[in-house]
Amino acid sequence: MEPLTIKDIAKALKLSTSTVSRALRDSHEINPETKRMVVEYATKVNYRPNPIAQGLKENRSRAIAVIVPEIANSFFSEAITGIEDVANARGYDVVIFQSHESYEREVANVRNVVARRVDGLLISISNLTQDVSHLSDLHAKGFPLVFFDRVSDEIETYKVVADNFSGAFMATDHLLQNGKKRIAHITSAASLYITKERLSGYKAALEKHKLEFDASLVHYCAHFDFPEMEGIIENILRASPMPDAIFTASDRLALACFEVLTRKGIRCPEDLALVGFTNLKVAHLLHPTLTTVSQPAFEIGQTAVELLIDLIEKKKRPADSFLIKLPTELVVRASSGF
Amino acid sequence: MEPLTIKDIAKALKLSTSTVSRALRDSHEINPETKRMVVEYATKVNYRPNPIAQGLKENRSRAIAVIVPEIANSFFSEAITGIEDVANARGYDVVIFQSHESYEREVANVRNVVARRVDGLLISISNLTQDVSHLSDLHAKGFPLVFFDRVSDEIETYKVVADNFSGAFMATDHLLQNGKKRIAHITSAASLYITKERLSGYKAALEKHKLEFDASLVHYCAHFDFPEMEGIIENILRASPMPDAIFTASDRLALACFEVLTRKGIRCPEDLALVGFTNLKVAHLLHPTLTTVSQPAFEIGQTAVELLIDLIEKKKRPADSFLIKLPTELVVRASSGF
DNA sequence: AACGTTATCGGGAACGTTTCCGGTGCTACA
DNA sequence: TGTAGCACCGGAAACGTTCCCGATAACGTT
Repeated sequence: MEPLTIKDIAKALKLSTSTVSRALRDSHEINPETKRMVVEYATKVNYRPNPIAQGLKENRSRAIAVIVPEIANSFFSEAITGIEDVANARGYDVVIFQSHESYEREVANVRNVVARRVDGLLISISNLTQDVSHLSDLHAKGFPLVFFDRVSDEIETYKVVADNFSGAFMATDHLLQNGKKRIAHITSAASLYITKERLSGYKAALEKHKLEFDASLVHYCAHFDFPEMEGIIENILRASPMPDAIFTASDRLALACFEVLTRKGIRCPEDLALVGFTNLKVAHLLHPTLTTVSQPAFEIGQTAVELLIDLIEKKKRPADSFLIKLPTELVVRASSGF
Repeated sequence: MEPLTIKDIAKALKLSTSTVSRALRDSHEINPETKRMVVEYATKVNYRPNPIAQGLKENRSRAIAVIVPEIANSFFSEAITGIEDVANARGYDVVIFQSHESYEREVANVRNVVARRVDGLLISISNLTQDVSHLSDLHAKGFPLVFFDRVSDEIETYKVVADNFSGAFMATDHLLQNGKKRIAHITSAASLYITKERLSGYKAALEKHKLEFDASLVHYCAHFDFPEMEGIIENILRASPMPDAIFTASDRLALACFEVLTRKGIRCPEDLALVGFTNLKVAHLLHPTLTTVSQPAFEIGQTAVELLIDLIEKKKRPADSFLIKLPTELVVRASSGF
């Protein structure tokens, strides 16, 4: 019952290993009768080819790696579900790594990934990653690489993101149409592409309503922790004139924001309206229920991995553009005030 | 710059591959001088052994598999973080599969796992899994196997769980001490070990308060969807006398419960108090904030994978007991009424 | 002087698979 | 009748590593 090999089949059927191998791979130069016999016997004894030996021979592992900042973040876990779905369907395993928003861990992960000889890498870079040379090296060597969500604009490969610009535009526009006059924007690391995109959307909405952009209303938050957010909120409260709304650029920021506000006894949306950028499953159970921009996390994962596997298997795409944007949607609830 | 092998090093240094291999593995039968030279050269050219070749030779993959119902469930994603942490530290990769609460997918996953020749399996079985023969077969063959959270009591191997009994006891006791008289219990599949344990804790608390157990107050909920939960809640509301509290046996159940209650306009905790069983990160942001039993998800993952790797590496433990219980904690908030 | 020991290294097989190359027969065609 | 072509199959090398076995030299022991 132990490791059953092609050799055992050959012995049992009095054939050579080459014939068995070819029969199993449905080669044309094998007698249909022999082929039938081999396949029949193989299924009978429940033969499974050893993927390690195949990997050694074909110089591939049939596994792809995914590096995300945090798996416990529902956006990423949903994206991973999408990734796993199509990867498994196409015969690949998914190996997951977390950078925990640390540049050093991300670099270590990438090193690990190449040492493991995975066939490709799907990555959403960490908040603190400025230098992407660990990735551009890989890409330069022709290693299959696809970004999703947290992409880098320095590397010319496929990137799958939500339509951050229009999401941010809708969110800001929504607040302005509800009569808000002064909107603060709390966002993540300035170096990230998505941060820039969301900022542009925010600015565009201001412009539409003929409001001037005030840079002092934009706060960058890298670590997501309570003290940092508390400082930012206090800063916002002290601003003059005081903002009447906040647009946060991520789910975790919205939650942190919520926490500080409730702890400080600031009423939302009466004192300060709030719109997030997330697809949090519990957004409708929060108090107040959270108005937010939903991202198609599952589809982002699916699309990214499709592209990656096409890259691995050299099924070249027309590649008119490396940037794929998936639509976002504004979900209006209570926190934005209506 | 491409695949650099031990052979290249041997050629460059005019040595045999065996010598290089031994030098790199720090064998005693290699001249310290030669050893130094080899190691120096290897680090210079950034040599990384091919894990696939090693795996073929040693008949192992240095990877472990994890099968969970749903990665987007925060309990599991946190447990996986714990798993990944120590697995990577001990030189193993983690390959993740989801059963999506489907028995068929779980069986398919297990098949995939053995075909992939991973070194061990960590599993939290699906809600709908009754027959565990796909796992007992593995275990009978000596395949390293460890359960966590959703364990099976039919297989004699390590199982790592939270202390479900005392968690359920604390939750129920808390409600009773707050003056509740009639507590419904919504729980998951009756076949699960954790379900039984939590039910026992619930019963024990009733007993402590000299209340009789009423089987009609226990509802099993397998699919977690809205219609099913709606039916259960309506059933509870019709019961006579009507219950004044609900104790749910999982995080997802508590959320579904919350949703139905708010949609029906039933006030919580005034009309119906609620205690969950979860470690949801947003529990304190819900409305009302959720009283719950917290489980050490991260530590459960860590402990389970430690045991698994010990099993793989034959570091036998005293094994006084196969069941490891980690402490749970009652977190009192608003939903239980105070 | 003959032999055992030790330190150091190389040759080559093996892991399970794929694939190149070659070798049978057999048919068909000139 | 010779040979080209085809259908079918086996031998063996190769992927990168580990490890058993053996080889050599130097040295100490009797």
